[in-house]
Amino acid sequence: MAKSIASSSAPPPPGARQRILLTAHDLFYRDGIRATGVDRVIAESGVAKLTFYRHFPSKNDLVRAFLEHRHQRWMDWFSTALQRHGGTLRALAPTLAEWFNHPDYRGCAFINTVGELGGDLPDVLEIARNHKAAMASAIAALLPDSADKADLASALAVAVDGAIIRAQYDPGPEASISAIAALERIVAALTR
Amino acid sequence: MAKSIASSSAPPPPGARQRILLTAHDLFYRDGIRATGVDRVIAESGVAKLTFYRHFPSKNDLVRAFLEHRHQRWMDWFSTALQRHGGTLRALAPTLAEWFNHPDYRGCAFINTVGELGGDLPDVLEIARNHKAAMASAIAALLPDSADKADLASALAVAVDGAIIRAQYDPGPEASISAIAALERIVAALTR
DNA sequence: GTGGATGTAGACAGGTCTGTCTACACGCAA
DNA sequence: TTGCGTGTAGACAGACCTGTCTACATCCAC
Repeated sequence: MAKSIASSSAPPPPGARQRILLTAHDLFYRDGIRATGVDRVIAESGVAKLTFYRHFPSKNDLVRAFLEHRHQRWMDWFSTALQRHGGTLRALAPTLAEWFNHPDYRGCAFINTVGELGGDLPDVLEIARNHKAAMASAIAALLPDSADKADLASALAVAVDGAIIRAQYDPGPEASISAIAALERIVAALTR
Repeated sequence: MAKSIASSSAPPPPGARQRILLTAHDLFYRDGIRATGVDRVIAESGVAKLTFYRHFPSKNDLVRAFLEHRHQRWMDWFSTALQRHGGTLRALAPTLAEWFNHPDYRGCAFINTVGELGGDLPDVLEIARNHKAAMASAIAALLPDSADKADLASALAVAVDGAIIRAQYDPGPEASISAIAALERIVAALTR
């Protein structure tokens, strides 16, 4: 009907909120959530304190928004990277190697957050469960149809989580080699 | 020589230090390290503040002692539990199931600590690496001799870490079932 | 009995944390 | 032009954090 007027409710503002969220993402992922104060997020996103608290009434709200944002960002990357590497199960290891070798790699944000806040913020357990279910679905999409496709994808997802952890505590430019080698061995054995 | 005099140096005191360490272990493992203030450790171990700081000049010293204590405690349990379940590779899954189903299960202290402090306290990366190397050795001890025993144990260790994570974010009295099922599937495939 | 190691009780300093509040500015739509 | 949504700048409160310090009590070896 009307030309450009988006009418009454909810015209998503592109400004401050996004800046806060992106800053929080980088800081939370790099330094951890408890180690990152909201003051720091406020300062680095160049926003006023009141503006921050208008968008995120409490730090926990920001944490939830961070995890949601991270979920979309990571799943988008994961899906396209798997396709880029061929879209079959053989794509799994090179895709993860790409991630592990990224200089900012600090493990899985969801695993880290469960470890840090799992006891205090019960929401994160459910958010992490949903994230890992989506990851398992993306892995299942690489598999040919079979009766136990879901179980196989579940076992592969466990192996992937193990590789993520290994690449985190055994880091370095090419130390992810052992994580990838272990993962490839498991993949090969599971699909023989 | 003398009857009961333990002579000059280092008679290990059984008192305050141990009480602090055990209290810290429980709190750090349950609530996380950053969430646990030294004041809390001091209060719950029933010790004076000065006594605490005489044994652990800084919180980081306590963290390192906690990890060392945890390492010995866990490795002792792991080794004996593996033996108790038969001492072969078939013992791996039931041993871990025992752990996952413990009501106080909160994942691997080393993985959690790396996620929480890995960036700030570089020591924990090395400590975690050593711990995981010891875990892999204990797994290797279950395997028959072969040329690639170490690599196989490494792959199994990655699968175990994955199962630890899965049992952590997908908890519950018997929800560790999926973690154990995935692990058993991987073990079976790797040793076929 | 003298001195040192070990212990208790608790005040204190200086920093950081989350969250609230006041005061002001700009753009846009009714 | 009036009012609302959105923004900035920054003071402030109250809690909690790590770490230091004073003052005193025991035990035990020499």
